[in-house]
Amino acid sequence: MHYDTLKSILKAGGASLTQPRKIIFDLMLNQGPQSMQVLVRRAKDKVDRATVYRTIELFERLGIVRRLNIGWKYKIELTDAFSGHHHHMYCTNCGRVFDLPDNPMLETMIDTVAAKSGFSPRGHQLEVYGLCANCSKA
Amino acid sequence: MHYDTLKSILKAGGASLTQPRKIIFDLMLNQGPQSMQVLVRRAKDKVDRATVYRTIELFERLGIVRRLNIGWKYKIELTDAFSGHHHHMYCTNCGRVFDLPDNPMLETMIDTVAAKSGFSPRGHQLEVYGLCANCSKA
DNA sequence: GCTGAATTTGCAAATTTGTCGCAATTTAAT
DNA sequence: ATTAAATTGCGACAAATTTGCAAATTCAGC
Repeated sequence: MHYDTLKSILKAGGASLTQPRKIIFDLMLNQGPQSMQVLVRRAKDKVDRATVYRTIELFERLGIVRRLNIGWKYKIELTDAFSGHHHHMYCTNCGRVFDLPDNPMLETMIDTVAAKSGFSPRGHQLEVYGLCANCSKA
Repeated sequence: MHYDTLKSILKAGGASLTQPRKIIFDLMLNQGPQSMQVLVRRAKDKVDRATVYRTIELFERLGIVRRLNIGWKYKIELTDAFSGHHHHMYCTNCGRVFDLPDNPMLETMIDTVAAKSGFSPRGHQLEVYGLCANCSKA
């Protein structure tokens, strides 16, 4: 079922697929980028606060989630392996987050520019901020 | 002297150039991106923790510094006005931060892609992570 | 399916991070 | 120099994150 990929990543990392980890993974699947605060609140009654933190740390180390900077505090979301590669546009007026339209050429160019000085890029994060279509009108 | 630009920005914002603000500005000039934790520690004995936070908040509001997501926690650095527009490459092995080589075409393309869906971009942040030239060899 | 070793969890306490009110000090403009 | 306004430092807080440890869960091998 839908924990197969998760399970194999955990096993490869020497960790096991536990009840709390399933719950947190599901919370990540069903919601977009979310803050720790929100994730902890959503997991409340099922998973202890400390376990949420420990799990996210583990998930990040194994490349299951990543943290990104949207607005002031960081948020967590599933990595490309689960949600597809994408970037974000953050509306500084209404606070909503949108996906940046796909553009393979842009992706390539980012890695190319980075490689110019001998760096070996393994990934990147891009956040555009400004006004969304709606807020631009007002 | 070298506080001229800083002073005029502060004055334009209705704030004054004080001793603590000079100290913090200098700490930003001499170091690259740094975490609040480190900045607070470096300013210790000269500037109170609360003042560091208040100052960074002011500096951010006036566009003197910005915060960015490198590694785990956010970091602070001087804005483009002081350090020129640039992005970062973060080496996940040694933890060092490098500037991404300038590339005007990349900058343009980012805004263009964002504008595609009606978004009005006003800025962006890009972070590439991977291995630096040095760590690639090992 | 059961069993033991190893991992993981929940709980409570500690630490860290960021904020706030207010009296004392510093700044800037006369 | 003088003074009003802005700013600082100093607790004291509130919120976020981490840690130690005993109890519970997972998993591999029977």
